[in-house]
Amino acid sequence: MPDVRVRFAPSPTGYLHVGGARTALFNWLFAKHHEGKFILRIEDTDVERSSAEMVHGILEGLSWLGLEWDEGPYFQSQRMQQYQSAARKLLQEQKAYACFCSQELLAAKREAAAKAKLAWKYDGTCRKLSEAEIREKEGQGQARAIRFKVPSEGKIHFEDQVFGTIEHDFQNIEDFVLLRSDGMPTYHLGVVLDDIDMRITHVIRGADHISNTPKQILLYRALGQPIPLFAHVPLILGPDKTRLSKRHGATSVTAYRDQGYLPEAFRNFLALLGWAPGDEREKMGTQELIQSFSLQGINKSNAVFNLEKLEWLNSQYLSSTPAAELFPYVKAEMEKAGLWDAEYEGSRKAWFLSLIDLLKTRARLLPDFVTNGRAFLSDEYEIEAHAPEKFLQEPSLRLLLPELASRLEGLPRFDLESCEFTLREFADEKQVKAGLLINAARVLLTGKAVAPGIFQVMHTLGQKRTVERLRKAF
RNA sequence: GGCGCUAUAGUGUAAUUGGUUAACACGCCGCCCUCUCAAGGCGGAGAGUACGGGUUCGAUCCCCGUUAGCGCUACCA
Repeated sequence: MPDVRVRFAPSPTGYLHVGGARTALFNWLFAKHHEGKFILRIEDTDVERSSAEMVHGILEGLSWLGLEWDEGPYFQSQRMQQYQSAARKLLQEQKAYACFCSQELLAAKREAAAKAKLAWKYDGTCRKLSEAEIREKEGQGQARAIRFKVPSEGKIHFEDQVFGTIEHDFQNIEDFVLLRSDGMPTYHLGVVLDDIDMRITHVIRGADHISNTPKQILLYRALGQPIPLFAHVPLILGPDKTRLSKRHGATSVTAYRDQGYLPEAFRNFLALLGWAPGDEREKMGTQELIQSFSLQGINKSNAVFNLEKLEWLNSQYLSSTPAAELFPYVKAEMEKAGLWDAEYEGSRKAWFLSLIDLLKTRARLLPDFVTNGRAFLSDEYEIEAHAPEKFLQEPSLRLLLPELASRLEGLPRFDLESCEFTLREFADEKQVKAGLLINAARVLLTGKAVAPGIFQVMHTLGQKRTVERLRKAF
């Protein structure tokens, strides 16, 4: 498939949401797979609702996901001439006509039809206007939109790469507006012209555009241009199977970044929503995703966003990513929590990396490094609510622990082996279970009932802190 | 209301051109490991493929209908 060119064309009327991100990802994967180009275009023809801030947010979201674009961003608002001249041409060729119906009138007609439970489509009032009538209205300076002339009879069908053959009757397609009375193009004119000019070969977009496609194909034909291939991807729904929205919590991709998801994990998760490689792989890296991606692997039914699986995937990435790669993320978290010290990327960097390795298999989200790592970085940590009653009940601990502390203090080398040997030997001597001491030590050393293996904790914490905390316990 | 699309365990996905005990993952339960938890390993419950008809020797897969969900039905995109 030579010269594949695809695009992601969000409108900046909102942030980059999960659905948009997934569409962008599929386009990006498709482009990479075919060594084609991924183009970014901002559809900002709705001046009322578009904003520069949203544009910024969208770019930020894409960058976070690592979806770099090869061309753009192009802005529709900067291509007004093209749209207007195309509309003029269509008008001259009688493929479109001027419509003087006011929006109020149209709205009233639509409402009346709805009330009478009748199907409504534009009734073609202005399609029947004579030359003279048009000139008269124009002379009066009446505002006019330009509508496309949809054939009154017949059918249109196209081969969707995901959904197969889609058929529509012209009877159900109204004479849609191409150019608004303020001279701005509508979505249909905009996309088609842009996709033509940008030589887009495959239009990969949300399934909510399926019903729009026939109109656009009609436009391609009227313009005498080749028609790209269409691939519509199923929508992503919330847990209640309604369209994903603010009601379902975070829907902007940057919100997931802020909650502590890794971009690789999020991207992997997104790829699996509505697509599968055809075999049973789930955790897939970028290259693997690119290699395996194909339009054939996209399925037709809507997908439900499963937060638990996202979290699981994130934990998988967290535990398998080398500490050095996790470092910048963890650093940012520690800074936010006020636990950062410049030494951690200087003289104590190796130690800090080992701490990351210690914590990462138990982390599900980035902030877990803070909650589980605090006791290693500071003496200001809380003792978890029910931890003492669970593991510090045994009265003999009061004597045992300080004595153990002294033994550990005397160790010439404070490593995993010597800590373990010392504690177990001590337990034998005192005829108590090692577990008793271990669990009690865990609460004292980390403030938690749940933490990594105790000897690793001791080793990472260091001799001084370990001894102090065991001693200071009671 | 009209038109379009979809329908496999709670969720995400598999199931060569119709022939499988309908598979895998998340989640849930249990066991192992073990100093707790996570990870890991092992096992279990959970769908007879929305429902009803056809076609066929045989349908998750093809056709029709019903139902449900979603989408479109704007001078939004």
